[in-house]
Parts: sequence; structure tokens; C-alpha cells
Amino acid sequence: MRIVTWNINSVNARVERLTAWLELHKPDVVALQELKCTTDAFPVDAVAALGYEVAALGDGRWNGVALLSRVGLTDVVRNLEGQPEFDDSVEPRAIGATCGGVRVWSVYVPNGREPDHAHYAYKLEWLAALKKTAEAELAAGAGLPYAIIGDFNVAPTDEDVWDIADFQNATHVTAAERAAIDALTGAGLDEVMPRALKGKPFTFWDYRALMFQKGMGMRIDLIMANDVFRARVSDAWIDRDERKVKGGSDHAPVVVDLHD
DNA sequence: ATGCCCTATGATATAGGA
Repeated sequence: MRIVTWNINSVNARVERLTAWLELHKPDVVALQELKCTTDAFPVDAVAALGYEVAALGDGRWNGVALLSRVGLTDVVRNLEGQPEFDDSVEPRAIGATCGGVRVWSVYVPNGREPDHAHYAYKLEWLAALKKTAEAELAAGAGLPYAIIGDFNVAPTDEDVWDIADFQNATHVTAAERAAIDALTGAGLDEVMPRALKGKPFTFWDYRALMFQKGMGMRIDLIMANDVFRARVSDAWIDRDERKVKGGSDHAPVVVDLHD
């Protein structure tokens, strides 16, 4: 079983990239983030033609998450338990479903903007709600393989950015953000570390200033999974080739393969 | 020190991304 998480940075701007990737790598389950479209505007027909069911959640301009599956898609849950609001809005940043016997969540964690910005406090509250949701589901669950995958907007260690010296007073690397990721271990979730196919195992490279060409990336798209899931992992890797293509997203797909 | 690029939108600028 092949599962992938990919911040696609507008699903409609990249629908041809998406379908090409699906045809080439044949994933069973796909978690997308940053759809940048409404739920109704998701290109359902394009992926249905390749055998995928879709559960999408979007409100238009920013954010937006989806799950695609060709191994069943049931028990869909939209938003977190007690998900905090920003600007009086519950933003479309989380969707969960059971696909082929695996419980999967696609999440797009708030960016945080600046450490003293209200968005940063929101980010930490959001991660706390994510933990609560995971704890509640795992406590009620039937021992299914369980994974929260997506764009966490946190680099778990200093090795996960090109140069920690460039991140003074920056988000994504603060102790509080990393503690919020570490706290997911309390819910029974630990990272599945992907392989880099070349260079460092980064998953995001800013479009600006030739960051990709200079190897200046970050590892912020994560796979957080329970022990039952992790015991089935046969491989995990980052498709940096997809970041190279003209018209690609600024994030690379992160793939995890499970054996039966 | 700042912007570089890319996206979507009551668009002819702006906000957001990280």
C-alpha cells in the first residue's frame, strides 16, 4: 500500500501534474494540502478517471485539504475536535478518513507568520487540538494503523533546515513548535523518516532566489504514525524530482510504502 | 536589510506563503 502527502499549492493550477504523478507512482492514498479552491471546485472528475474517490475540504482562496483513495474512503471527519478559529473562521486544514484499513489524516498546520504574531499562538493552539483529536480517535479506535500526514510547518530539528543561523526569531524552528510536535508522541505517534533521493531530506524549497538549486530547503512535511502503522513501513522517500519540474509545487511529495 | 517566486481574488494591487 502506497500513501503520499503533498502540499500541491493549488490543485487546479497543477491538476495535470497531479494526474501525471498518480499515473506514474500509482499511490493508493493521497493527502493533499493547500488546495486553494472551494470544496466544489476540486477537480474530482480528473482523479475519478484514475479510480480515486475524493473527500475534499476547501473554502476558496487559501488552505484546503483533501484525501484521495482507490482502496475505499469511509468515516470521513472534517476539522479537528475543538479546532481553534482564526479571524472568526474554522479554516479548512484537516480531514480524516479510513482507507483500506488505515486511518489517515491530511493536515495543513497554520504557518505562524512571526513568533509574536497572533497566527503563531493560533498555530500552537491548532497543534494542541490536533493532539487531542488523535488521542480521542486512538482511544476509541480498533487498533488500526493510524497516521497524520501533511504540511506541519515545523522543522523538527536543526538538521531539517538549510542553516539554523538563518532562522533567528523565525517560526518553524522554535522550541514551542517542536515541543508541540514532540507532544504527539504522547498520543502514540512518532515520525516515519523519509529517505532523500539526493542531497538532504528536505520537502520544501521556496520558489525565490534559486533556493532549490542552492539546496536551501526545509523538512516540514511529516508522517506521524502509530506503532501498528510504523511496523508496516517498508520504505519512505521524498520525490524531489517533482519539485524540479517546470510548473511544480514548492513542496515535494513524501511517499510511504506499507507491506501487508 | 530586502526582495527574489507563485497563487487566487469583488484583481489593474494585495495578501499569503515559510
